[in-house]
Amino acid sequence: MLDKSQSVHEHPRPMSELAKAYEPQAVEEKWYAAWLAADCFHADESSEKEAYSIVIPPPNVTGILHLGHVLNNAIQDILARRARQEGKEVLWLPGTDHAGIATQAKVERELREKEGKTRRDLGRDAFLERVWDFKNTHGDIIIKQLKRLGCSCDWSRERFTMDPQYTRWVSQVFVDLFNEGLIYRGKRMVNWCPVSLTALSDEEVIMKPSRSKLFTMKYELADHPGEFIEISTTRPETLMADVAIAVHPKHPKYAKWIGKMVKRPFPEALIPIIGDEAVDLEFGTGALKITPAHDKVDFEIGLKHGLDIVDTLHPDGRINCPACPDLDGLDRFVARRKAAAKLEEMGLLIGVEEYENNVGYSERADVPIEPRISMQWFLRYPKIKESTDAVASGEIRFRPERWAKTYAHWMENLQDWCISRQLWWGHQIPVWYRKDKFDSLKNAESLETKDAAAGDIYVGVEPPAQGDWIRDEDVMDTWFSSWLWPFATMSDVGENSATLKKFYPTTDLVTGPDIIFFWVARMIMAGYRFAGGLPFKNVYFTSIIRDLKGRKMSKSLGNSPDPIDLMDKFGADGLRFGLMRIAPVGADVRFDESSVEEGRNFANKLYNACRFRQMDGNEFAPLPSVHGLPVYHVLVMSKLDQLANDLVGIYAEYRFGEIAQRLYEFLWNDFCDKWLEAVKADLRESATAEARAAALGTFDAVMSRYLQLLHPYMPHVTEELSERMNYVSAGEFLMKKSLPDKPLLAGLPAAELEAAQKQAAAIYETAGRLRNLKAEYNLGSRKDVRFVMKGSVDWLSNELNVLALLAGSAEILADDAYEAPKGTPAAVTPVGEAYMPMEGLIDVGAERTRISKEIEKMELEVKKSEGKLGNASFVDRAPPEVVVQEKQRLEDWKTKLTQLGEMLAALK
RNA sequence: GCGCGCUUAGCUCAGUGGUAGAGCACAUCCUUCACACGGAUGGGGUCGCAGGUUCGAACCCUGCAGCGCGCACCA
Repeated sequence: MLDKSQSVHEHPRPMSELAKAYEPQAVEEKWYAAWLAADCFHADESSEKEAYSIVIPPPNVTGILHLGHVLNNAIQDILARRARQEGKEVLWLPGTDHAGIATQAKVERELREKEGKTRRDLGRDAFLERVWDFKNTHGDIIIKQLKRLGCSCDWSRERFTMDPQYTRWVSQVFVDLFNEGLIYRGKRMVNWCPVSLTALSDEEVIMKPSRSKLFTMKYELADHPGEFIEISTTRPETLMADVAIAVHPKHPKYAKWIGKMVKRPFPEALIPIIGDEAVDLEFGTGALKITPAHDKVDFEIGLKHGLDIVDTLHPDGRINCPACPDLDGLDRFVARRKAAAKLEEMGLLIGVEEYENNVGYSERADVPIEPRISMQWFLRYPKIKESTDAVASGEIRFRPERWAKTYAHWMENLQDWCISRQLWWGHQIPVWYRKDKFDSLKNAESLETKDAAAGDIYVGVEPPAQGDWIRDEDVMDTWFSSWLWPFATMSDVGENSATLKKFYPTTDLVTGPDIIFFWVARMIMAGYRFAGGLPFKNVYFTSIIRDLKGRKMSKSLGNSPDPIDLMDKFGADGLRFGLMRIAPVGADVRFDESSVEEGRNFANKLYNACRFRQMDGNEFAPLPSVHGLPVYHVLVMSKLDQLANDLVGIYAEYRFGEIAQRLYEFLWNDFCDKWLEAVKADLRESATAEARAAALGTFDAVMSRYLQLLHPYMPHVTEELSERMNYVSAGEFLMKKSLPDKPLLAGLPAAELEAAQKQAAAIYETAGRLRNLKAEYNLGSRKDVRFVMKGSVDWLSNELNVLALLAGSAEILADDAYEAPKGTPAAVTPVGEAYMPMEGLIDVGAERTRISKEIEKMELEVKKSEGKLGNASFVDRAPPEVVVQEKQRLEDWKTKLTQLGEMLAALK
């Protein structure tokens, strides 16, 4: 047995030593290490070059890479690498976010599961030590994953939102805003998470449609026994906190009772009926129980009417009502059923109906939040006008632009931001209370600038130097540190650092539209207030990645593929390219692993094209002149020039998917399918040295530039191939090379260019027609087919060999005197009439028999699928589109048989 | 209720007024000396529906329907 792979002598040229299929893993690791070793990602703040900068949206320090991160960071890497190629000094500043609630919850869970302890068992300091340990052990997982993806961040500038200098910034900003009167403390209705035991901002509450029950009950009038007022509620468990009943002043039945008292059943009390326009006449009974402590609207009504506030819930959501021992201490949802049952026993429950309403859930803990009055710190946003105008005027440009409307709408309806959190992990509020006044200050209705002036409280970055003080226990919302990210990462407080000077404001921000309010809007306001201007010039909002069913990726659904697995399977380049190619501008993307597979296949195609070139060695072949080259070479070079030129415009519009698509099409269609096939004759041993030099020179000229254009999308494989093909000198990196300033065909006269493009395109098209002809007669794979060209264009004779090669044909003759036998298959082509003489190609008789048999089989199939056969059951019937397809194929075969008949007649 | 977006081939999506496209999937052929992670050929779409503008509409306008998202309200 002769194994082909061992018989090297069979090959005219030595086979490349490269493996047949591209294996990305080792290559990617090698190049990432090489880039780091050569400090390729470092941004030089003293550079003369134009600055380009991006700050990374800092992932949660304990987070794990998901596909959203991949898309987001691939785009940033593409922008950064492209900017370097454009000769800019690039800073891509990385870092992580301490993610208050998420991180603390993780550590608390671990503590509970492993040691059965709560954070209070440990105490604040010991607990924080645990969180820091956790951060130090797990914090670099996501950083390593970003490196695996190929991200060209300046790791020497990596930041963490709880770095000492960053923390100083957060405190300083708090102090400044406090002194300005924009930060104050007050007792307000806030969103309370009964699981995380902290207040939340409005943005951290997610409204979910929920199936609830609407209870209708009745309260008896105090001085009209036997007369009742009916009200509807979804929350009977808050009945104990009712302090009034409100009706619309125009209520047909109840309006007359305004001012009278009703009996609250438990704990028994008399509460007034009040009139308020806020009550909807149409809803329920048109009467509303007022529970100021546990409902936002009720709280407002309570304020207006001077009602008491009765709080009957513990912070963890259990009932706090010793006057009702049977409910006291119960969970709010258990108490709900119990309270309803109690009402029923008392004969006060009139009805229960199924009801769908929206319930606010805690974003992190995923439980219904509880509106709760508590003492919190709030911020009145600064620089609202400047920030609104900046986006409206296009000074900060949003892409897609429609998000600007969402932003404007939010900016017009700003509510004060609740910035305090009852957590331990985070930036502690930099406020100290005088110890001797602590108890009164703790419960003071409000605290603001004047209280500091009075010396009762101290607000400062450093702790008070002397005296007895107690520090506020709360920490700040994580986003209160995130909003400083673009400048706090580049400088320390009050310091105009060289990095800040060079790279602020940043050029592009790449993030998801889901954090426009959380982050983007607030960064703009902070930028104007604390860094002297806008924080970035462009914001690119990425797609949200969904599964094929259109669902969001989530851990609980298990529909979120692990990007590391995908990179193991397909390579980081494959993942990046595959994802980029399907991610549309401004719409969600439905992710499917097959797109990553295509990315991997594309890398392989590229690799093999280079492998083919390497059969002729890997010494760089210079292109002596662009004049007088074969037309195919001119066409492929002009296509590359066109591509390079078009990409400039598409990059300017941030249409990343289109860039990937264009890169894909050039390599696969123009370069491999057409040019590389056309050029094979020039690389044979029989070819002239001149032809070979031109082909190799064209290959290297085109491929070296193409690799550069592709590099931002597939950094590893392009760097690898550039080295192997000697497109960069030893020790140089493709990633550091500037884009060429002139097109390949810069010196070629337009007339010569156009003529070559036309001729080459005509040959490719003709080759396609000839292949059609072959395939029609089932000769697609035959190499011994010959063609005759009649009435051909004058330049065709020089191109017949290439045409024959492309058509997979043994020989093509140009013969204007050719008389085709009747029935000879023919086609009209851009270069003349083409004939395919059939003599000797097929045994017409045998072929005819074969086709007849096929037709019989096909007819049977068609009948079966139409359900026309006697024994065909209903289930055998094919769907209509299949029937149509099969009928079409039947017709094709019949046509072929007729043609064969003609041919047979002609040959006799 | 207000606002935004989407609806094109079996699937995922391009397509800004002039002959309907790509990849995948499917069918047939080919393991030919870059690549089967490949090559060749082919089948498949009244462009969500109804009107309007236009010589001409997937594209512009109006209305409707379905799906999705955001905001507000929800006793």
